[in-house]
Amino acid sequence: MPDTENTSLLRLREFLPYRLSVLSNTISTRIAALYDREFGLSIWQWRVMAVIGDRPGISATEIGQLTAMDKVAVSRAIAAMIEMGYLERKTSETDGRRSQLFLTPAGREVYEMIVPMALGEEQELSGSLTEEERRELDRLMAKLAEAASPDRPLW
Amino acid sequence: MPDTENTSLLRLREFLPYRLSVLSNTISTRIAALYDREFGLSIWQWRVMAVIGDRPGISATEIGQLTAMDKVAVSRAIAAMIEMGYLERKTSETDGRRSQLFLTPAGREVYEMIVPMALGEEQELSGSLTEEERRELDRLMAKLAEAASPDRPLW
DNA sequence: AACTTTTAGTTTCATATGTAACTAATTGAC
DNA sequence: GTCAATTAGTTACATATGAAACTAAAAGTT
Repeated sequence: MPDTENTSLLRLREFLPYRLSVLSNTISTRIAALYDREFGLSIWQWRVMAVIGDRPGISATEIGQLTAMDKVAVSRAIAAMIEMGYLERKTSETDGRRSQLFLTPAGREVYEMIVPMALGEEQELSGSLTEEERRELDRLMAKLAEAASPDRPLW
Repeated sequence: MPDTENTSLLRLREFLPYRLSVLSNTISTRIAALYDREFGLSIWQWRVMAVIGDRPGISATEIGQLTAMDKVAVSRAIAAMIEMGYLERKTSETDGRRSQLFLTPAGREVYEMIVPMALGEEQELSGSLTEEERRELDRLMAKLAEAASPDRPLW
């Protein structure tokens, strides 16, 4: 007769969604503290900045698609960074609903500083893995992402 | 001269903390919707229930340690589930500050129903991996967890 | 051209969450 | 034993987040 007794706590510890969530939160919290302390940016703001830095003129909706953020979160992140003087918004000439977003010089300055920090953080993290392990992890995560939402176009 | 131009969006896509976060959120959101729909439980409540189901008489603080939840979150989850009639609290006889938590019959009923659903969800997810991939993923995640917080005793 | 539908983005509101302050009980120092 | 320091847990407050309603522009229909 199998023991049903001990099934579940074992499971919670081994439960993949739980493990992923704890791991991800641990990492995010740590990074969030860093960005906040150094630049007064939230993770969401940083993500938005990262995308705009790479694709000047991108619209809010596109940012949402690229960053898996919902449009309200994108809108708020943009508003805050405009307020901070890091972003500039122009209305698209071909579509009056659409805005085009750009880093201001101040914004680009932050961007240039934050990118290497982010890479450093990541390095510290995945530095614990070999090149091959890192590749394997990427592959496994891609599989999970696929299984979790077969529909959503990931990137 | 290396191009600094395209460094960052590439990075955001490949950025491990970002990928982890998106993956974890995708999965959590999906599961949260399921538990909420079926039982009116949040993820936090379910986690607490899972631990109490396995370790009747456990205290709130211990739950926090086991589930990586902070004490306020634990406290709220407990309060809500007592309200729902799923939990019962007794004050420890040896330590008046400490509470001991138990599932009520109604709570155990839910617990018995939710465990297989959780396992099913997980199965659907990690069913996309081979046994070996699953083990490898566990191993890599443990390494990352270690790198992310060398200090925290994980379990 | 008028009018319904869709899309981009913002605002509002209700809820969730985290931090800090608090209460009550216990432990430790003397 | 008395009083400060610690610990378990809750409450209060301020902020973050998400869903839905809303505004404005565009696109599609007739």
